[in-house]
Order: sequence, then structure tokens, then C-alpha cells
Amino acid sequence: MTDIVRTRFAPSPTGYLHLGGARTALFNYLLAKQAGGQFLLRIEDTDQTRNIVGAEAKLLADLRWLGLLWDEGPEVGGPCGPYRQSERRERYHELARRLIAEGKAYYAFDTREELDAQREAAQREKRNFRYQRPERFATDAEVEAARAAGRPVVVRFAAPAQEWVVRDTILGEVRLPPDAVDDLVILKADGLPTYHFAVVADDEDMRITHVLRGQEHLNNTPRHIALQHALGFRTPAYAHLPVILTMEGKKMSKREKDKIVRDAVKAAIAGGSMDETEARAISGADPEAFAAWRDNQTQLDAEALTRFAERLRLSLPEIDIHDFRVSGYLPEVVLNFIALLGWSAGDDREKYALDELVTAFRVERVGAVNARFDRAKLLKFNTDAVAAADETRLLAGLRDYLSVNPQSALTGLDDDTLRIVLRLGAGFRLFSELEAKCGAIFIADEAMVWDADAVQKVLLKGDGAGLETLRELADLLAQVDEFSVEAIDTAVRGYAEQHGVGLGKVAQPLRVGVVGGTVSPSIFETLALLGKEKTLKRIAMTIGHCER
RNA sequence: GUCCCCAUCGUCUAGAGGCCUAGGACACCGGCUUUUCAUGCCGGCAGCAGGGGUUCGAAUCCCCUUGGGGACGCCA
Repeated sequence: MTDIVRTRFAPSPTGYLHLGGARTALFNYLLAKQAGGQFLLRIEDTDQTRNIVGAEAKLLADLRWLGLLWDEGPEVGGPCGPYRQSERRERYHELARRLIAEGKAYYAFDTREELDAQREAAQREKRNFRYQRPERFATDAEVEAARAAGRPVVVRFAAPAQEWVVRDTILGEVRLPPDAVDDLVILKADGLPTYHFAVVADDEDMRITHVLRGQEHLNNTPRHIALQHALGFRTPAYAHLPVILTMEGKKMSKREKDKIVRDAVKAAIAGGSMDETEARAISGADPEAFAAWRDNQTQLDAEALTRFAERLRLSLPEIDIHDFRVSGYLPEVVLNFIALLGWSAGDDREKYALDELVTAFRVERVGAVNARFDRAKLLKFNTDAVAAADETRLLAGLRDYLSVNPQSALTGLDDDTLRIVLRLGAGFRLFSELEAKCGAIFIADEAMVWDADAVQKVLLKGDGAGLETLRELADLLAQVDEFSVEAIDTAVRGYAEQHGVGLGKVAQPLRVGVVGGTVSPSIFETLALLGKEKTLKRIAMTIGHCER
């Protein structure tokens, strides 16, 4: 086929873009771009109960953050729109009517309870459940009668019984038995199509030539092929990507975070550090919903999880792309790293920019093996990228980080100050580390907090030797007129030499003295940045704090 | 339970019958640098899941076992 390559990423708007979705999007993007084709974005919002308000906007923002821009789709439009399935109802109905007219689909009106009972019965008898196709299809009159009786009316596909073959670029030919395709529902009782039906219709209408998706969809593919045959549509080329697993070997999912929070909340309630009323308030759920969550039946939204994490001082694993942004990763690093989850060019190269991936990527070289997501390696990638980035890139990255961390102490600073921060913090791995290292310099003096362990270890231990040093240094620094890095350096080093101690013995008390903890940039730089007045004021406050 | 996919260091992977004494990266361990936290530098440990074949020769091909993962919805 000489068609231009068209791929799509088709998420459902249920939350932020997660790591696995991002990789799927990336591979689709790469495949399209390397062939000079188009990458489309389509929103699969056919489940009214699962759609989350605002999720689509988040999804788009995450994709844009990564630099995966779509040629057609929401907000940019295109000739095959609309690109939101909820807006394409009429098309699905038209196709369903066609299948019904041709005897390839039929109305059914089983209730949820009836189907559940059949599934349970099958389970009990240890056989697989298959929907039993009726002897003859319901007539229009019967459908109307059912509707009038309040029964849910759906349209089911009359699946042909045959062996199915999926030709997969990564897995080769996969053969599935006839029962791999059953009489699935194609139009739900609410009039919206099921995923399977919408995908087939849209991929045809949007002239999608290649479908790259997670391996969890492999079993769905024969369904789609069957529907394509029934509708007379072309079958795109398929490639099923290996699943991304956690380091523990479990499927990476939002549940990860939910589970950690649930366990912590339960422990906190059991341990008495939080009562149930507070927990419920933080969750933002009503008592019933809260109980359901607690019993592992539902999941909390991202915001509620974040609130719990803050309250219980939990660090949640990054799973959503947004999490990595908030943690201070560079988008090009995240992109580079996920490209390596399942794909390799065949040599030892690991570092790629997006345009380099476009050139180097080959679907045929995507492996079939599930990959575990190794955060430690991602961190190293970010560390390397930060070290290699120029100031302009870092400043933009830091600004972006601050835009999603408005509460940061660095947020209000001007570019020149941020450039200094970047320079003094050199060696940081994530923007969040830069913040942890330099933030305390910029908070109001009154907002200063002291790390109890640091105060104990550096100032109070050994009869307060550190505190005494700090007092003497305060006097000494009060004598320094020009509060420059050089002058402070000279004075402080001089003090250390006079007393025959290492620099550490004087730098650490000073550090705790001005920032309340043991971490800061070079002590000379830190003091100079603070200025004489603030330095002396903070040291006085620290001495006061210790005497209290 | 049924169906499907997969199997090289702890992790991501290179390897498409002799180039393999199995290469790289991360982690880890040891050392060095250092005013803290980091960074950086040097060195080291570590793997073809097991068993059968095929072949002069197998990490590479075939079979079985085992192990892992995924799917079995009016979710996508």
C-alpha cells in the first residue's frame, strides 16, 4: 500500500497521561514522523461513567509537555473530525444499522443481572462464559416491546466462527481460536458505541494505517479484525507493545499510588495518628464512597491522593507524566527514557533527542519482552541531561517546574537570581533537589524552620561547641565590611585555620545557622547571597532558637 | 480455569549458528575528589531459567518443563 502513514494515540479521558500511554503515544508519533506521515490524537470518551471533567485538558497538556504534537485532533482540528468519539455517535449508529440490515448484528436486551448470573454459573461449572446467540434475531416489534418494558437495549455483533490470525509487526503471526471473538456489544444501552466498535469505525474514517498499542489489547485485535471484515474496512498494520511493569514486576498503573495511600491511611487510622473523620474530609468523598475506597472497590482521584500524601508525608511513586514534571524531570529525558522501554537501535547508544528518535526508530526493533520501569536509571538520565544542558535550557526547565510547583520558595525569583541558583546548585539531579538545596535562602527570615536533627548534631552536641563556634563566627562576620564571596571565604577560612579545625567544623554550624539545616550551596556563596544583614539576623535567630 | 504473549547480569538491553573468554547502561560494592547535599573520576562484582533434541558447532533453531505477564465487561 502506498498510503501515507497515519497513526493515532487514542486515550480515554480518565486522568493524567501515564507512563505507558506516553510510550504508546511516542512510538506512534515516531512511526508516523519517520515516514513523513501524520500522527493523530483521538479522545475515546464513550464511557460516560468514567469520563473525568478536566482530564482531557490534562492529557493534552502532558502530551504537549513531552513535545508530542499531533497533526490532527482536539484543538487543532483536521479533515477527519470530530476527534472525540462522543461527538461521532451518528456515524456509529449508521454503521450499526448497516450491520443489522445485513444480518451481521442484532438487538439484545439482557439485563446486567441476567448476564452476571450467567457468568457466575459458567464460573461455577468451570467453563468459559460465551454469550449465547439467540436462535433468531429479535424483530423490531420485540425490540420496541423490550424498550417499553424498560429493558436495556444493545446491539450485538454476530461474530463469525473461524480461526483468527493477527499479523503483528512485533509478535509475528498470532493465531487465536474461533471463540476469541464472541457476540460482543457494539452499541451500548446508552446509545454510545463500545470501544471495539468505535475504534474500528474511527480508524477507518481517519485512514489510520498503523496501530501501535499495548499488548493488553492483543486479545481484542481479532474482534477488530472481525468487525473490519463485516464492515468491509481495511485492516491496519498492528504492532502490540510489551507491557511496562513496576520494579516489582506488576503492571504499572494508577492503582499503585492508590494502594500506597490506602495502606497508609488505614495504618494511620489504626495507629491513631489520624481519625476517620479527617480521612474522609481529606478524601473529599461522602461516607459511602469513602468506605468503598477503603474496601478497595474504587480509586481516589489524583488530587485527593496528593492531599493524603502531604498530610501523611508519603512520597508517591511517579506514574503519571505529570508526576515527573512536578518532581522536576526534564521532558526530553522522560521521552528518551521511555523510548528505551522495549526498543533499542541495536547498538550501545542510549541517549536520544526526539528528532534523533524519529530517525533511529524502527517498529521492527521493538522487543516482545515486558520491561520493568527502573526509576534509578531515569534519575541518572536526568542527571546527565541536566549536566549537559546549557543555561537557557535549564532556566526554561526550572521555570516550567515552578509553574507546576507554585508553592516553591523559588517561585517569585527573577531570571538573574534563578541563574545564580542554577549555578550554585550545580550537580543537582532534579529541579526539586535544586529547590531543596537553595529554597531556604529565599524564604522570609520569619519563615525559617530548623531541622531538629541538624541542630542537635551540629550545634548542641558536645556541650554546644558548634553553637559557640557560631557565636564567634557571627562576631567575626559582623566585622566583614564588603560581604563578598571572597571576603567571607577569607574570614571563615582564617577562623578555621586559627582554631586548627577543618572547614567542615565551621561551615556546618554556619549552614544550620542561616538555613536551619545541613544542606545548602557553598557556604560562602550562601552567605554572600543572603547578605550581611540577613546572615547576622538568621544566626541570631538560630542562637535564640537553641537557647529556648 | 481458559486463551494469548514472553524468557541474556538485580534492572533496561546488545546478540538474528562459529566474531561470545557473552558487550553496553543503570543499580550495587570498593577507592579517590569534596565545607554540607549532590556531582565527578577510577576499579570491581554480576547473566544466557531447567531439561531434551537438531548441528562439526547453539545465548541464537525445535520440543517439553518451569517461571513471569496479559486478556477473558453494556471499561478502554
